[in-house]
Amino acid sequence: MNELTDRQRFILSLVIHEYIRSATPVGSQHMVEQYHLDMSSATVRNELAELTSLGYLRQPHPSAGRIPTEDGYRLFVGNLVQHTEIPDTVRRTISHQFYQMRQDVEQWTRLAASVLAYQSRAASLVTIPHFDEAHFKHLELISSRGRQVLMVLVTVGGEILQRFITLAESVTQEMLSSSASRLTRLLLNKSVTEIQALSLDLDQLDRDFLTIIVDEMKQADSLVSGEIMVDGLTNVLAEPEFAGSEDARRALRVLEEKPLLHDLLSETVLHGSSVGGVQVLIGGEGVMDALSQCSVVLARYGTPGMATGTLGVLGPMRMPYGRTISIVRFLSGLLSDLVNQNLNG
Amino acid sequence: MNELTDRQRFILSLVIHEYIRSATPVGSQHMVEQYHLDMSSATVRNELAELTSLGYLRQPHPSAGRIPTEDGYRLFVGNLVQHTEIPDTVRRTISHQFYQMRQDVEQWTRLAASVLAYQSRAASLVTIPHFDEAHFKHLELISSRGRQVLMVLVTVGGEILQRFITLAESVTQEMLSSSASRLTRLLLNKSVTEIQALSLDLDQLDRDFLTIIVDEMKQADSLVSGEIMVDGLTNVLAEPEFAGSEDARRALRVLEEKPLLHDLLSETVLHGSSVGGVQVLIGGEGVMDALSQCSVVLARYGTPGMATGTLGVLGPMRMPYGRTISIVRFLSGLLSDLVNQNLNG
DNA sequence: TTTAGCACTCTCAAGCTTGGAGTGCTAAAA
DNA sequence: TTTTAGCACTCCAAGCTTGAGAGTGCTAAA
Repeated sequence: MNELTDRQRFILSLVIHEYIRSATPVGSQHMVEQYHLDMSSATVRNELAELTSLGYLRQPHPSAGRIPTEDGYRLFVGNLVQHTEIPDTVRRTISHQFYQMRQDVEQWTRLAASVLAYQSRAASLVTIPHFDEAHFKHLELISSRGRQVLMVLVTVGGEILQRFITLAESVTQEMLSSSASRLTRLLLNKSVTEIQALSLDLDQLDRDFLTIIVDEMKQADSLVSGEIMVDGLTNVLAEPEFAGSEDARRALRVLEEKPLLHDLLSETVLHGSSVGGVQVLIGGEGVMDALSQCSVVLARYGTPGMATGTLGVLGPMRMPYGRTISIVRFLSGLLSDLVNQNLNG
Repeated sequence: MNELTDRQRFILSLVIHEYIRSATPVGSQHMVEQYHLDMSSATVRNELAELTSLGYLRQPHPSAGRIPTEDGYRLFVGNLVQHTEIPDTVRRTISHQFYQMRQDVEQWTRLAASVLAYQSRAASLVTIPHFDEAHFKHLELISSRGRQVLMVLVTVGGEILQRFITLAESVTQEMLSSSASRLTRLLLNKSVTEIQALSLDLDQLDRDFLTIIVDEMKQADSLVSGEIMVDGLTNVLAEPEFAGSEDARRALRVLEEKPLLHDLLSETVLHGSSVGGVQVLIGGEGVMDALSQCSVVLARYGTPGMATGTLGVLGPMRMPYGRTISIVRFLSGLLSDLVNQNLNG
């Protein structure tokens, strides 16, 4: 790809830019007029022919204009895409929404999904941030109804885990409270492995709770543990290339079905190319059939080693990458700040 | 509508049945063959003409077959639709899934949405059950990180409300615990109005918490308080009449946007016709434009006066009503049982 | 009241025509 | 050597025509 001349790069990025704008194949003459190029359409044609033979462009049919190939998009995203600055007013408006919201991690991820969907006019997804390794801080056991108990577990980072438990027999709130404070004292600041290494002398009830605590913390430690917020699904349907196509349905199913979504997140980490911390997966990269017409822009947020999460956008391959990447990066930074202030040190 | 002869009703229901099956306008001759009718196509034609003039059927164009009007569907759903029994094996499979799941209300609603979407092959929605009037039972205040506190409030029914609070200044876990147990003692078994009527002598911190408790309980008392689980959105896109139409997008947006969803729930209560506890809203009933091509089948679950919720299905007007109504009713019963066993008395 | 027969209407799909867009090639110009 | 003008060629998209098929309404007879 380094054999490309500057002019070829320039023309390639113009084609992609114009195609993203118009959603129709772009021809040589059209480009010269639209962008007031200092060369004739014949020259452009020669360059287009070259770019086509290099595999960056293709023609839907012999007498049509050019449209980018996946390789074309990839080169564009990797080298040619120019930054789109998000206006300060927009940045401030968005920040405002987050900071004036009550400090609840779930609410934040929900808001992030909503903002991301609106700003990118595509479907968005945001995972709840979580810790790589949870350290126990505090336990509460709250009697709910009959033999049901709500277990609330707070980690050192301030992450809240909770689960309902149904006991074999009914237990008073007093017993629960004393069990909770006993366990809290024993487990303070310990990770799952440390807890499992302990040999404790506990009664049956406490031991049952301990088992559940370990299970819950293990689950929290797994890579993608919590819920994934999804928003803006209908945005994807608005794109002309998806009007009434099977492709749109297949793509949206990926966002609806948890297992598929997990696949997506791990695939992206593996195959996506990275642009300043933002991963871009174009056309499923040959591994996810369902996304053959789509691109995914993802970023992680938070602090590695501490609480982290993933957020991103799924849209058509013909996507305004500059803008989308900027927005994803901005929101990733914003969420990082929020999470660091509130969960991490 | 009582002027209809039995034969007209019969033919109308056949037309609707066949149209739901085939998604194409149904003609007289086709019907005679398909259903081995004991009359000629000419006779059927006469009846079809009559039903058309009565407004139950219409022709997309002069020489096409008939398709049902909204009124036709309405009559069908009100009187003519025959029950579809859900096979015992299916019932058992579904029950199983619920009973072997850990007893968490949120998980149940999620599962219900998923099952409903799968069984009805349409989009589903399920609200989290909640109480008409919450009565205070227990409070925990858990220090999370810095000045952040997690408030967990349990109601008499066992419903869990929680919220993050950021205090003006940092407070120890001991102080939080003592404040929580003090407030728990004072507020036990009281509703919002009763709490507001109390005149208590509290210090600043306790008073702050009380304000938040009242706020949280008020919010829980509002009609549709919690989250609404939605599933199966892509099912709607599979329907032929929605292939690539704007209608599908508009309908799905209703499920994506909370305010619209709330409108939908209240509209249905007002305008829908009821079939044995199951409400059916056909074609938006002239009030919700976005749903002009859709029908909604809804039911409430739980026990009125205690914990209740709503669940239902959104699909094309051309929907297998018998089957859908049965499934909605079945799941409504199942969830009612679960909720009553676990939240109500 | 039902049925057979018939003329009529309309859609849908297929095939055709036409205009336009866009290309590749060639030969001349820079 | 690179760029440009000119031209022949290809192909699509839209519009039109046509014929088959489906379905109707009407009328008159059973």
